[in-house]
Amino acid sequence: MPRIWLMKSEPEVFSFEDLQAAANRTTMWEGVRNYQARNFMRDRMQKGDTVLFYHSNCKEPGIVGLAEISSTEAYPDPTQFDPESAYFDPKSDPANPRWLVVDVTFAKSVPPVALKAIKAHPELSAMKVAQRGMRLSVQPVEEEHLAIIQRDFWD
DNA sequence: GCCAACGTTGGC
DNA sequence: GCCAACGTTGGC
Repeated sequence: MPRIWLMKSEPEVFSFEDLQAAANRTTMWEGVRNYQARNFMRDRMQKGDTVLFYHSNCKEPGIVGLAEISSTEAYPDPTQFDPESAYFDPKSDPANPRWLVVDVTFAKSVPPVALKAIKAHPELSAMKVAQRGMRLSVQPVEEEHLAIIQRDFWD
């Protein structure tokens, strides 16, 4: 059963437009350094899962596009071993890598759904992303919530 | 740029 | 194992 995920990215670092312009319209989702987010990628994500691509820490935060998981499973994040990378983690053991990535592929451009619209929507305000203090960068999305977004924003 | 909320670290 | 200090996230 395919799942739905919301994945945050700062557009100044990597935007949905960057994904669309990437080779094979695909990127390694590097830089996740949170155990809960990693565990979702490691334990729950499957190839073909839907991704709501979310822009954070920007002028108009919100869902800006659709993507999908395109790797069959999570695999070690190479940036954790690269001293030049901002994501370098000297405590990660190459024999037992601490951090993982999945591949994410562009699926479809959609009208943006602003965070403020999610918060204002009576049927969407329960979404994790709308909860205060919620900073998990990879989070599951309920099927009903995607259905409501499609019905009210994308049809 | 501010700062609340949260996760991690490390002394004890 | 507790918890204060610290660093980061991310909306505003």
